[in-house]
Amino acid sequence: MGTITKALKLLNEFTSARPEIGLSEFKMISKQDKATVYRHLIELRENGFVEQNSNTKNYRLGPAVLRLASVRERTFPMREAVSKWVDDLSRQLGELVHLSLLQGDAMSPLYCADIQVHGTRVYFDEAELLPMHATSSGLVLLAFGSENLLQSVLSKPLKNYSGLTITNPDVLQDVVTTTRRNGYAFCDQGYEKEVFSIATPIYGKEQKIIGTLAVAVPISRQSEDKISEIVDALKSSSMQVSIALGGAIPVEIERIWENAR
Amino acid sequence: MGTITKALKLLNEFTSARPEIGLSEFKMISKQDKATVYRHLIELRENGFVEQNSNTKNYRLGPAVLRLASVRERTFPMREAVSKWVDDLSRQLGELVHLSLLQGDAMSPLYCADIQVHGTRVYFDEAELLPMHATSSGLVLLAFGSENLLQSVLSKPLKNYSGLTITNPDVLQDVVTTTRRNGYAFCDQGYEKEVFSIATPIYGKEQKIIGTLAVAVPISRQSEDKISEIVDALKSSSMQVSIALGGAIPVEIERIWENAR
DNA sequence: AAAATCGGTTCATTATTTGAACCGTTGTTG
DNA sequence: CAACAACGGTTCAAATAATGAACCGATTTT
Repeated sequence: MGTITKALKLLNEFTSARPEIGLSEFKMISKQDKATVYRHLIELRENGFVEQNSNTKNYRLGPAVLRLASVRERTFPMREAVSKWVDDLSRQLGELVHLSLLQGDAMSPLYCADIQVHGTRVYFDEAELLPMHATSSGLVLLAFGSENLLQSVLSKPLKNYSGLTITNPDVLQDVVTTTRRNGYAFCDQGYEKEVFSIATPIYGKEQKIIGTLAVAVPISRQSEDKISEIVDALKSSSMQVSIALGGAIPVEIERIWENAR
Repeated sequence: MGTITKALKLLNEFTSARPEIGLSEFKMISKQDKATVYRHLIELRENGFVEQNSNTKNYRLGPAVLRLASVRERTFPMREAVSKWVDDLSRQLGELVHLSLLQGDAMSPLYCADIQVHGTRVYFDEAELLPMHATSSGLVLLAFGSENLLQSVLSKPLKNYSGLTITNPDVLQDVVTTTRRNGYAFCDQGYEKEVFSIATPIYGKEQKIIGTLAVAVPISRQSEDKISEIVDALKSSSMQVSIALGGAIPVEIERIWENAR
């Protein structure tokens, strides 16, 4: 892992749940030497990517990221482009829908919509990195992404989030195989208790998977009919979104989806 | 300059005017070896900070910056905090107002407001890095920022943007001295022709300058009265904004401002 | 008051970054 | 159409920059 990657991974530790991180905490999280982490943070600070809380000396994300995001979205408005589809799907199903992107070996939500029509509601943090082995979106990426990614996830310990998370690599491998056969993934309370999720892949140019479209429902509303309604809607939407982003669902997957009907 | 800084500086090259950059172009801009630039870009790409246009192989900012900006603004909503003040000031003066932040040795707009009440209008790109020697905001930062920053700018060649830009270091030094005496800076068509701008400092915690508040007007609307109206409004607003951000205008500057009345 | 923890610093050792030269492809030009 | 230039990308020895154990002073905990 290069120096640059190590520094950028530090930035990835920030989430809305943990927006400020101290030096020692960073050392723990990143499993690197304190001096190394410190110097990386200093360099990030000098470039405005992090700044320090002057009272606590903790680090938080800096204003530089705001400008970059502004340029990105202004010149390549992917978030805006997908928002329409995600909003529509959420309205149609009456459930939380999110579109997440593969970023290296992590997965990051790009856009999330939730039409509040039911009493219970799934909590979803748009600014949190999602685990690969514990979400339906992650399973889709593992199933249809690169072999490297899958091996990398299988080789590391699988963190237990909910008590029902898949932590056995062999089981995970089986689930990935099932996902390949289905053309979509589901995940029963793997990340958060009481939440069931279903996901389909989004493809960009050159037959490469770039992200996933997913629906999350409280298990109280889960039923055979509901699931098949969601799966059908996801298939159709992920085809349209892929096309909108300049890609297309590979024919193999389209064929699987058609046969399932 | 460390490896991390070199890589981050690459990201800073992206603006809405130049959202995609090829390898050779990057080599030119960054004045580094092609192999070095290439490897840095690869590492940035692997972390989602840039992505490649699959047709042209050019690089553009990646989706990772979107998530980071989302975390930053969600947990530390500075942009939102200042927007109110900037909007008000723009409405009051009927001119373009922007608040920009110092990021290392660069200056980046954080928020910009323009109430379109006049026929002519100043063009302003919120996603562009601004030059220090050619804008009133930059002059303020040079005058009230660190000595290092000033020396660093004075030591490099001063790019001529408009034909009327200050390019002589001695002249720049004089203007900085004047700015220190006034407590605010003005700049006559230094960056863009036909645009006159005035700026005051914004201070954060610990008496440190963190940015500037500036008004830009077409020279056609420039007049003695207008300028003094703007200067008064800027002084008052930058005091309020500094306080809103947890800082305060240093007493020396307050005194200068009061004496000018 | 002793011990632990915090952010930050130092310097010899080490490992990663570096850049000149090179490769294959694409598009341009005499 | 052959020669050339410009592009993105790759290689490997040489050199520089990253590294981490130990240390520092200041707080906080015990």
